[in-house]
Amino acid sequence: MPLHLYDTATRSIRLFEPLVPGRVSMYVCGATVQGVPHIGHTRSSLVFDVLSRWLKHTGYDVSYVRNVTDIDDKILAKAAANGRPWWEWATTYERAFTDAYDVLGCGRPSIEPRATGHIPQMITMIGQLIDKGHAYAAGGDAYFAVRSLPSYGSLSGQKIDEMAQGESAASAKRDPADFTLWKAAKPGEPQWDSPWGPGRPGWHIECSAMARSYLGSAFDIHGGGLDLVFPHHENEQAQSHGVGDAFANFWLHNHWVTLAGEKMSKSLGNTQTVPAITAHTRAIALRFYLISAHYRSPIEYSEDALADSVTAFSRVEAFLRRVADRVGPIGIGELPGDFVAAMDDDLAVPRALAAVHEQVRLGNTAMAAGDHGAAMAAALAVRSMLAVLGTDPFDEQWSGRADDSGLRDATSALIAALLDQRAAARSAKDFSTSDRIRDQLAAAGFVVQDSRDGATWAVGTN
RNA sequence: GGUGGGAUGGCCGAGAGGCGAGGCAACGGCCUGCAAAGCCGUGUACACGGGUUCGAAUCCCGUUCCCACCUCCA
Repeated sequence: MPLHLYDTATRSIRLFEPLVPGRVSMYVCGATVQGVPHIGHTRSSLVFDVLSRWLKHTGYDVSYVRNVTDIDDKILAKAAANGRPWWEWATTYERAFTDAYDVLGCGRPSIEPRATGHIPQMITMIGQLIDKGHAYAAGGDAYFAVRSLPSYGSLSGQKIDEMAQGESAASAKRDPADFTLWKAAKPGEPQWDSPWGPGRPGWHIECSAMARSYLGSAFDIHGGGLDLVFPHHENEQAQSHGVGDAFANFWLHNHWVTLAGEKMSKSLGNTQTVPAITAHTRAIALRFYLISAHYRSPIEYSEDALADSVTAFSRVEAFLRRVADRVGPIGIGELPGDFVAAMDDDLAVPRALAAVHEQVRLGNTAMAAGDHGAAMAAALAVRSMLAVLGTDPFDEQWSGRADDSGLRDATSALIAALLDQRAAARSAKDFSTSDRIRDQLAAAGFVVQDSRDGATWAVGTN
């Protein structure tokens, strides 16, 4: 069964067929760069990274756009509160996000456009909306007239008249539900010239304009966090449909990371930042944990759950290293059918991981039986599956810089020498010596594992 | 008030009418000089109350509780 994806707009799982055969265009809402990212922020990036990898594996050429919102009220407010220029504040945290994405192995998008680099495109689009009667300028601002578009609300299932009146009616809006396209300049804030006077763009127009700039009037997938469905995505769709663009064919939304049942967010103060966790947990294992739940389910973060996941990943990794040690280098090959079926079924990563564990079990059984051929076949399958998920421990992105490899080889040789001594002691039944060597290695953080093929070692779990 | 998503065994986490996903933990066994690792086995879980059905964790009705969005949010 070919790839099927859940589409928020139709609330159903649909067959995925790209607009242009062989090519997939995807726009994902990235971060508003105002602070250090927590693991919740990275979920979106992780989900769409896995999707992107799966699409590429399937044979598609993928154009992946993930924007950076580098100007908004909070960035301006925080920069001002800290006495820093807004552009410096934005750049600082854009780098923090980039670092977090890199650490977690998220492949870089085709392009990461910044809002401030696309003001002319936004102004053009606002002008078109005004010409078509979907928007109006008032008091130096420009607003989108939501009642001018009968389909407004269809993405999120909202009805204009049933919505709580959130935004203040103090502005020049004709209808309280109208949203801002252009904000008139305020003293001390950055501003750009426009036909409606100096000012800066509203949040929603950024994405419509940038998606159109890079992907055209129609594209395959628009992604983002569940909380963006309304108002952000509803408004994006309204703007783009308003100028006559077909816009997104599929809307995908990831759920979030929760803590004690509540959404992880800065305002609740219940965040776990990426740097804080990677200080004690390997990034590859953190990634394994964060992708292990289905993307449309929340992940209930806890240290215990993370630790369990680290243990589970270590078992998978240990199997691969054992095979690599005793049998030989493991390549990348065919994926098991149940893995493919799971991934094609709306990215059912939990089922895909069950396929990984199944192969690990078969491989371990084969190793125990001395069947190196079967063990290698399982290892090949496991490594291939992990590669698609971005958690292949042999991928050089996880194995460190090339200059470290000499050190690893040296360590390996030293331990091998100790294990030889231990083997000699054991065959002479000198168990006090063999146990002393094992204890010394354990004290240094290495676990000795005996088997029918001799002893191997592993770095203690983490 | 409107809209959407949930409640699964000790824990995490899939599934969505009929063989107990998978992982972690625990216990027993095999293997081992002893361990570790690995493998095998062990759980009668689906918020509550009704109903439909030969059969329901899955469908229907009702109830309770939780979360999210409707204001910035991945």
